[in-house]
Amino acid sequence: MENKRKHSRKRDAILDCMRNTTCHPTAEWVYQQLKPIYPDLSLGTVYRNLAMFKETGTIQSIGVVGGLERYDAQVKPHAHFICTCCGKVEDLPMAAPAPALLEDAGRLAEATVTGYQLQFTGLCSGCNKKSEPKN
Amino acid sequence: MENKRKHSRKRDAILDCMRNTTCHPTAEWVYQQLKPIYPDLSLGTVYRNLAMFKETGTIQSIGVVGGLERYDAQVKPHAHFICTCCGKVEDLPMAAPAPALLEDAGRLAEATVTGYQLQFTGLCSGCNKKSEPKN
DNA sequence: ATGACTGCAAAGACTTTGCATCTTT
DNA sequence: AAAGATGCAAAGTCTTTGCAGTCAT
Repeated sequence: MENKRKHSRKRDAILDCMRNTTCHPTAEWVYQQLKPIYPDLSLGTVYRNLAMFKETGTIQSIGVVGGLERYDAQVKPHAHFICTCCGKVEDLPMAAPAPALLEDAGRLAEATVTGYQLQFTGLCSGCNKKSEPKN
Repeated sequence: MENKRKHSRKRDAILDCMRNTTCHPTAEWVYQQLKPIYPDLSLGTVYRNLAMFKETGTIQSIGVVGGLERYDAQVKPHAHFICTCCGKVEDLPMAAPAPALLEDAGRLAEATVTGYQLQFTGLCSGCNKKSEPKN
């Protein structure tokens, strides 16, 4: 008693869209991608489905960048780099903090730690180029 | 030519307020704390000053939790624990990622990495108690 | 006096929701 | 047919901003 109904053409398209990009999209971005294909798609539907996928752990949110929530279909642990200039988000295939770290954190916080996020911030190569030349 | 004027009673009070708490406040929280003391304080002023302190590096933002931006007057590197249930944020005096990690991240992202954030999520002790008993 | 800071309220920006309608099973 | 998903637009939240008045030097 748990698989009521989980598919609809649009819902599937939204998940596909998420899984076929590495840009850590916003709801609006997903909407813009699919709008040409599903002209009657509604932004509300995108929000609703992303929220639902997040809820079920199918995707994750990597936080709010510049006022926009960014989602990621890659839910295995990995770090992110976020450009503070243009907002670009990239995956960093770095070693994950050892499980021991989670335990340490849990002990320190006297809490049950279930996840973590490691993100680096700075200027991406593109923004670097734009800002460095003293033209 | 840079120190126009940087003090006002309210601005100082906002910074003091930030420095005298460990709760990683929201703008609203700071506002509520100071309102009794400065009855004519405006929420806009709190937002404006927090934004300015963040800009100058006097405080930092630790991200948006449950829709509210959380600030931290502690700007030295440290990790955070965030309760996904009640939104509580705690400092974790954990070893910071070695500087080498920043370099690795920079190399991986082909970027200039200037900072990082490490945060753990889970249930705090309070929320744990509430949810575990099967009453 | 003068430039900076603030209060107030309106405006913005992103996200959520209610309800009637359309889909999927 | 029944349960669920969607479109649309209105409502909600949090945050930012314009402007006239106030404050600190």
